[in-house]
Amino acid sequence: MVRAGLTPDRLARAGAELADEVGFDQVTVSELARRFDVKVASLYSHVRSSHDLKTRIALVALEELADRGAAALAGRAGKDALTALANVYRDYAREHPGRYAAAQLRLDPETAAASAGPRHAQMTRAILRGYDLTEPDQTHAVRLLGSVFHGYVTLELAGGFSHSDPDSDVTWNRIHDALDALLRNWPAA
Amino acid sequence: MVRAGLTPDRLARAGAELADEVGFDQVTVSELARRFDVKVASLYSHVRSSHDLKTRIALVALEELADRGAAALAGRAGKDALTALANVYRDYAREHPGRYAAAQLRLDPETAAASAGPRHAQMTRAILRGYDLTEPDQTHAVRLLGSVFHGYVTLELAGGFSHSDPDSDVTWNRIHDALDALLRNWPAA
DNA sequence: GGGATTTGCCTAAACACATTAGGCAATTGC
DNA sequence: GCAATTGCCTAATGTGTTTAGGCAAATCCC
Repeated sequence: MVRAGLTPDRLARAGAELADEVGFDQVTVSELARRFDVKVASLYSHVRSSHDLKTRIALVALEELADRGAAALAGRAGKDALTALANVYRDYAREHPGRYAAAQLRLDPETAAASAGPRHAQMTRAILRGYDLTEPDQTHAVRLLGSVFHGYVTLELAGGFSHSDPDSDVTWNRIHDALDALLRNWPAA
Repeated sequence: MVRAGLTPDRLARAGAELADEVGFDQVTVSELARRFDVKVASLYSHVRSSHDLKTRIALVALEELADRGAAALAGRAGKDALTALANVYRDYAREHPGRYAAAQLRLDPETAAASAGPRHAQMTRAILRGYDLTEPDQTHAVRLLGSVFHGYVTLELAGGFSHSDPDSDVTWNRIHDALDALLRNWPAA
């Protein structure tokens, strides 16, 4: 009997593929087993449960996203950095909708702390170095940017902006303009 | 044999309750049947499928949200209206997390068009009457506000802002200030 | 190189949810 | 009150999750 060479990591990556193809919540231990041409029970030596599998997929997605973000931010500042990071999220979500959905999975606190999640917050904070904000406004701005990026990408992916003028690409660029203007003229408390 | 008096509408409302209690994706035809003390198969005379049930729950949530929004906007304008509508989404999501999640369900185009979804876009647009924006900037702003509201509420509900200073309530208010300032000084293209 | 140990995938089985077909009793229409 | 309809039921099938226990392949070790 030839062994399939399963590992938690390979399963997570194959699961990420599967998520992009069929949607994150259609990801199933059974379907993954089929893809590896292996019986379902075999996967349970490598992942603890269906939920464990999904968590691992989420961690893969969070890390890929953070890596892309870091690469995009390198050598950029100000509005340039803002646009670059925003596009990382949007492009990733369009290329990998299943993975992007996975990245939204609610992780338990310890797992979240050990994930690439905190890197995301750091990257957003890094953008703000190009603007003149001090605490607590910096944190408010981090949360605002996170909300806009995530909210826009989610709504767009859900089809909210399709088939209606103006084109979503135009809005996206104008939102960058708007956020840049806002950060340069952040209102006093 | 006493009849339970099932109707699609009662099932949708009970499903919404269930969603708030156990989470939208734990909503199951079987659990609903249990709650009505009825056999599972019986529900299939009233809803076509599990997905049909979830769609109905989503429609209930969208409508409740739109009703609350309309009530909140009545008699308000400008920043007052902005804050009021924003709080409707946030409060609803906190009171009814399962319903709020349901409202994000991707509906097929015809169902979406017949839902309360379009009312939401209209309400956001109504807010902008208090500001001096013309098309296409008005649409850009509608999309931005939708993204911020949805994004913030989602991230907050996922626990993103908890246990870290400053308090999420403070950020929320400062974001209203920021959006108001932005809309009053919308950058030219 | 070959025996002992570990590891990896398997069979088998229990349980939950979704869904359909067909039946009988309660309700409704007249 | 009888016929037609409606509402819930039993029964059965298919799919997914998960655990227990088994056998063979890989690895370790002398």
